[in-house]
Amino acid sequence: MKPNIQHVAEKAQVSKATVSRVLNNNPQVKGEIRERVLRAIEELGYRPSVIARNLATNRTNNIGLILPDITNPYFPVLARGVEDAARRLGYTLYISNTDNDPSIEQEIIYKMAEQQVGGILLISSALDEQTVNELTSLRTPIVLCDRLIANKPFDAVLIDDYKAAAEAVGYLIGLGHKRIAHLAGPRNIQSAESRRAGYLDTMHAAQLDPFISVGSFSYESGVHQMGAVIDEYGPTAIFAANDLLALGAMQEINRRGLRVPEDISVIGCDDIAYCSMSRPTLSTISIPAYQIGVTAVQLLDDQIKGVSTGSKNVILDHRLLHRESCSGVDQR
Amino acid sequence: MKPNIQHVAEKAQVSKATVSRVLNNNPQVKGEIRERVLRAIEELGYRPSVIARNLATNRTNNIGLILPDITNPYFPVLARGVEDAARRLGYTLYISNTDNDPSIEQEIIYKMAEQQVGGILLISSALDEQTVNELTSLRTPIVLCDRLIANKPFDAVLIDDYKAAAEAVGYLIGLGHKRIAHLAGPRNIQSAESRRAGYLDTMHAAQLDPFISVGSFSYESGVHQMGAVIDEYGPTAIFAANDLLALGAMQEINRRGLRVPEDISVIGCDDIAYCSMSRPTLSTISIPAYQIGVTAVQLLDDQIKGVSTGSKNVILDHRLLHRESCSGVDQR
DNA sequence: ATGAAAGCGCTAACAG
DNA sequence: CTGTTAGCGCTTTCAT
Repeated sequence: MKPNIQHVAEKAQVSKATVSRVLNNNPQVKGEIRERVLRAIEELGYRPSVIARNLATNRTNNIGLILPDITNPYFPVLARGVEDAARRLGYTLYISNTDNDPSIEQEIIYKMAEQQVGGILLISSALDEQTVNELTSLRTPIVLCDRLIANKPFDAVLIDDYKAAAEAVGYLIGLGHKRIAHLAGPRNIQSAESRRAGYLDTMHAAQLDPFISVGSFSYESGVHQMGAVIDEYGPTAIFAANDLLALGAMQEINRRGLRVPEDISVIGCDDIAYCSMSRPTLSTISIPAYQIGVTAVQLLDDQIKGVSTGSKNVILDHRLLHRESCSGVDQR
Repeated sequence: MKPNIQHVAEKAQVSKATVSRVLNNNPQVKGEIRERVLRAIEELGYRPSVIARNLATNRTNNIGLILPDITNPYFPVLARGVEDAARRLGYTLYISNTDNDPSIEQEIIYKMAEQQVGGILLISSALDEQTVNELTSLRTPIVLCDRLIANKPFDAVLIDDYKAAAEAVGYLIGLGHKRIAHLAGPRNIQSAESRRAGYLDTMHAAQLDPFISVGSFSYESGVHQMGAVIDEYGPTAIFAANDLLALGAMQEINRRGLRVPEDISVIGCDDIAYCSMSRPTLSTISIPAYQIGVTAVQLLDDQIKGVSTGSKNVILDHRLLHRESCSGVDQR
């Protein structure tokens, strides 16, 4: 039979309360007694019941990570950051996928709240006020990663997507490109929208004619969109909203007998591992995914422990990575 | 204040027990009363406390997935299979990384057992009897994925690694290759050992001189090992224990001015998404990772529900995928 | 510094 | 079919 706190108490000839105190490192237990309890615990092989503790304290040491799709190579890196940081702080981690579907997202949020998670890390696919209201009514600590929601005051860790996109497009323009198309992500994703805006504004500022193709952040979508972009626009350069799209685009460009970067330059966003394995290697905006995960957990921990000083957005630095997939337009 | 079961009972003018019954879909509650309770629940916005239920029943609806590294593109696919199946069955999913370190693995197993998970899905890096003993002493349902432990009778879902390796090497031999090197995985990983054995036996059976380089299942390791293999062995073909190694090998082959497959053929194992994006595309052994995840959850669910009929190993089919990275040796 | 006792919110016999 | 009554194993006042 599995021993409980009562058994330990009897064996050590103390009360349950005292056992509980040494379990929780309460300093006001005298050395000798503490020793006795510890020995009893040892001899019985006693392990406190997390479940019972949860009920008594009405909280858990679990946190949840809700993300679009762990199968997209960007997210595992972020998830590793989260897991490593969470484990260091003694949290156990739930992970769930939404497939960028706001209704699934909501369902999962409720499920996690129901599990009494201490807090939630959310990479959201929802932009609307309603989601915000439901989220706040949960009264569960929340930290947003990568994507804001309706500019509402949740803690968040992200990069400056607008600026990143502007830099990427500016880089292409600096290379002499004039026909630069954008492979955009889904319209319900905030970071995708910011990148899109950064693209558009930069194109307009340079008096260039923009062209946007909307897709779904996947490799297949990149392949498919790229075909249409070539047919309808005839670009010399592509700014893709993420690397998977960029990789798909490169694939289609090659399939048509065109070359990267000689015929069409391509730049992506995220800096997933494949970027440096592909041929040519893919220039991109590097996002510190691991660090985002780590930072988000810290913010969440602050909220949970109640040391949080008002909501804050942490903007981490991105970096434009020059690899082989972009070249000057006059090299053609 | 958050309503509890007592509040609902009062509002509906019934006992807590009755409320509990409708909560658990106990059919023996009369229609009219059930309606009343449901209405009360609705009006109060009552949500049962999972924590309290866990304590009362002494079990949770959580299961844990313990894997080497979610950052290796093979595992997210398996994890998606697990998550989708788990969600369908009403389980919430913990995920944790071991980095193939047996001591971390053990620590995580204990942590999860402590969380009173209903069961554990384990991709283990441990081969020894001791691990087995500790695992069985936990009395927590366990299903192994991909990798067995000391051939002990745990439920497991995997492929026939030995046979897969033999097929891959046989394929290379059929292409006319004689100098076929193997980039092997860590020695503490059962699947890696089986693949290694499959390679060795097939080489010996064909009277060929084998060459093995041991690494760590990573792209960087592939790059590094490949250099040594070229210098020390001079292969015309490579069988890598996983795709990341194969991709790294291709990278190094190219860096040295050699070509795949003209100078050296390469075949991997796993069939991660990137295999069909690379240039040349990578021939490999396809492993049904998603299906492994789904199947493993089903077995675990059976164990948890107690309908399990003795321990069983489910062997799923692999498939040799012919892509561009292998060619006949006489084409050189 | 330690103990006694009252819960935390739910489930599960057992009665009726 | 519904209610009564004990717990589940721990934490946490409140005394001592």
